[in-house]
Amino acid sequence: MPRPRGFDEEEVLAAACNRFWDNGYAATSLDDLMSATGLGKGSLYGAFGDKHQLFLRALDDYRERFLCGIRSTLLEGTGSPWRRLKAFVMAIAEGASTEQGLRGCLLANSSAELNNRDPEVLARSRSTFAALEDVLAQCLEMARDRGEIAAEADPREQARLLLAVVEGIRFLGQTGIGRAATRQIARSALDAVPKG
Amino acid sequence: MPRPRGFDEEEVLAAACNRFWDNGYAATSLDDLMSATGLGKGSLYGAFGDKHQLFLRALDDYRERFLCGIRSTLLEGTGSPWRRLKAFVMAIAEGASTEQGLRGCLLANSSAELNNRDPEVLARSRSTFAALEDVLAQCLEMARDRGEIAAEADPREQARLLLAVVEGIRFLGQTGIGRAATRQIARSALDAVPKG
DNA sequence: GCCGTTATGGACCGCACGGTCAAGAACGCG
DNA sequence: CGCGTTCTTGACCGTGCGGTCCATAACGGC
Repeated sequence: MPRPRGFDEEEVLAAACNRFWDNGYAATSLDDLMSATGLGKGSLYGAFGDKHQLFLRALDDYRERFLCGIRSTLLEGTGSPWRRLKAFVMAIAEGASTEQGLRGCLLANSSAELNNRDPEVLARSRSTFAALEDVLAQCLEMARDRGEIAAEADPREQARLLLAVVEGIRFLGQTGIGRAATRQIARSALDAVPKG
Repeated sequence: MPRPRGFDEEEVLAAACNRFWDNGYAATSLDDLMSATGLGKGSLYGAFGDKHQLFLRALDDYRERFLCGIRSTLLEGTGSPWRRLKAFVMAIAEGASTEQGLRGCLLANSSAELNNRDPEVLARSRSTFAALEDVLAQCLEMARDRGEIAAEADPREQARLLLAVVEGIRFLGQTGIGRAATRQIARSALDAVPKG
């Protein structure tokens, strides 16, 4: 009966997400979004509402992909929990010091740009990093149960510290710090986790 | 002979700085800046050039105040180097988890918003955090010379790790993490520095 | 007190923004 | 094949943007 959509919603969100990621929220115009997604204004507004709603949808999309990737890496990946955690932190350090690292993280960038004035962005940011903290804590707990880290180590405390380090590395990578430095920070942070 | 300026350049820069800090670069309009500084367009443009140049001036101003405060705290403050460093890191943790903490750091916010497209902002960001790393390393070196931290500890490596932690705390504070968490992260990071 | 010089305020400009809307195209169904 | 429904396209709107400019005001020197 009705005419079906001529586009894939996920693809459009991914394109919009990339655009916001590269340019920031305020600096991304509707024309940018139109050319990035290939859709006309009418379609965009019909499907997503206004610019801000589209942004939040793109943010949610990003958040989901972000957390899914991390969960599968840290909780279901190959190797022992501690091994997975080490690989994760080192991979962050590698990624942060590449050209891609200059983009940073969409959620972090959005927080920095809009935090004070956009409670919806703030809430998404908070819940995402709280979730990341939880995943790190779970992984550390598994590592502790296996004796890979000290029995006295508090997984929650270590998770928070690693969360701060990881976000710090990402940020420093965004400012163009070198790969040697991000690697060393990651290594030092992992060394600082109490072992047996 | 000429008519003198009717305003204090530093005050104007501070006001503009605050405005950019609260709203971000793109979302701060010239009207915002005019009402914040009390100056008309003609005066602003006559004294600083266009919006972008004014922004860079405000950024430089911020950077200078930022680094001066940190240098005086870490290198010339009262108490031993390690004591000063502890107080500094804990103060970051306290500040990050207040209403003020939601504002974050102007340089960090600007980097996140403009990084990919504004090399001048990137350069300022990079040099500022490199300078902060240097100050931390100097302070740690003094602490090591006094035997407050382990002789084997590498001041540069520890400085980088602390830099990442500090920026991570600041970022997490910006996302609204609680004070208990920022305090614990700071404490854990300080505990992780190798002692005697 | 006059004059040269610069600062000032605000009118003004062109543009691009976010958003609306209506006319028509494309599809599934009967 | 034609109908109803929805999607799509693009012209259009008002607004606020960054930036320019000029008439005027305020000052210091003589």
